[in-house]
Amino acid sequence: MSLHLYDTSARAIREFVPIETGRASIYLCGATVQAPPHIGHIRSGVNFDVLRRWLERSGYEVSFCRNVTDIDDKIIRVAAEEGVPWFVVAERNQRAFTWAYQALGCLPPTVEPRATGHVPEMIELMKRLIDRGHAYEADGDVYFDVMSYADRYGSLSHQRLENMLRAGDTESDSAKRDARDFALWKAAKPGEPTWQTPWGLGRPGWHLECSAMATKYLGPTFDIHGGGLDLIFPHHENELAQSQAAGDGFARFWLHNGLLTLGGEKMSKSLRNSLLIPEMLQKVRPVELRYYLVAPHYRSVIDYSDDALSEAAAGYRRIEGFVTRAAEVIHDVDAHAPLPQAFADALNDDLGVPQALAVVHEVVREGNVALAQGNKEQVARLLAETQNMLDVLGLDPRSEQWRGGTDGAGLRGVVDALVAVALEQRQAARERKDYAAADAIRERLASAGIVVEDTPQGSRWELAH
RNA sequence: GGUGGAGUGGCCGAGAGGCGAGGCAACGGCCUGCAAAGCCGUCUACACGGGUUCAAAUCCCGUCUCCACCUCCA
Repeated sequence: MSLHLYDTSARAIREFVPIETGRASIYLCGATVQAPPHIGHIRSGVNFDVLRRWLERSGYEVSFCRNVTDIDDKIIRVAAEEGVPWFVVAERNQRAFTWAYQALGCLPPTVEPRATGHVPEMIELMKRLIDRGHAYEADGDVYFDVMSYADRYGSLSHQRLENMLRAGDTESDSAKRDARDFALWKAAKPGEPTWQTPWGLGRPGWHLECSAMATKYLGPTFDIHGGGLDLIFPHHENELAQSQAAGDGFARFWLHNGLLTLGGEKMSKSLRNSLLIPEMLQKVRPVELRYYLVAPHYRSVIDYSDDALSEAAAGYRRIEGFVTRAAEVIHDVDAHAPLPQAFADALNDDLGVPQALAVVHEVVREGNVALAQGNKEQVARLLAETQNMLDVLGLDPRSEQWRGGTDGAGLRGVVDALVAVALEQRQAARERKDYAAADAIRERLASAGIVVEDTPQGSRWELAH
């Protein structure tokens, strides 16, 4: 089975056929950097990271463009409230997003363009739209003329024009020809940042930047456009309208991830019910948070709960435990060993991560049996399969990302030597059946965060999580 | 009012006409000096009411509840 993906535009699962054989281009709506990221933002990043990794594992050369929208009404407002320039707010939050993506193991995008760096491209796009009669200037604003595109506007969100309300992107509709027209460009207001255009000073509206940047970095037509479900309308609808009205083919697949809710309510910056990444990482390790976000299907809702997060962490530790113990026996892992067919089939079916993880767990169980039987060949094969599957999901505990820093690696040798001394004493106690002494040593180590496990091959230790 | 999505065992979470997904927790067993980890087993569920069918969690009709979007949103 080849890769099939659910396309919002078609409302169906379609076979993924790239524009160019062996290459795939993805544009992901990243952050509007008006606040630090919550776990809903990062879920989106992590879901599309899995798509990207799966495409790469499937042999595609992937161009992955994830934008930063660094100018909008809220950024300007927050900056005004704090009495700092707009870019101070944008930079600060962009750094928070970058840190969070990195902390959760998202591969860096091929390119991460910022809106304010692409004003010339936006001007060019607006000129094309005006020339074609799909946009007009009014009092320094530039609007998209929805009625000039009435037959196709609404095709992504499957809404009819007559059911749409007025666009809320300006206080007054007076300058607009139609209340549903949306702003491509906003005329300068006192105290706001501005850029020069043929229509005077102003700043970008929301939507325009994504069309300008997507086509600049991926071409007029590209393979996949992604983002959260809540972006379908108006953001993606408007991107699609302005790009296609300008003559570009734009995205061939539209993918949307489900939202993350808290107590059944959508998590959003405006509702102030956001769970920020640093506080999540007080509860579980980053890789465990990633597992929690990756495990349900990307299109389903995740209703956050602390209990579900802990359960997910426990599930991940089971997998991790096998990989760790197996790696103590097997030193060379074939990174190109084939993946189980059921795993590949699951991911090819619209990224069926839940079924793919069921395969991982089955292989882990087999691996644990092989480990108990001391069947090294079998362990080697199953370890390779497990790590390769986990790599696709960005969850391989032995990857550079999750193995821990080099400082830790250096210290680990020292700790290992020290723990070995204690374990030798404990073993001596056990041999003379002085179990009180043996247990005292084990408890002493446990209180230092070191968990001791006895195996047929002798005692081993791990840091407690 | 319009457009979508959802309701599955104690919990999380897949599936989408027949063959018990998987995980977490719990309980029983094996292993262990005792643990831990692991393995084996137990727990046979699909919001409600009808219908179609040899067979329905899955299809059809109706109902209830919840969520998202309909120009701030990932």
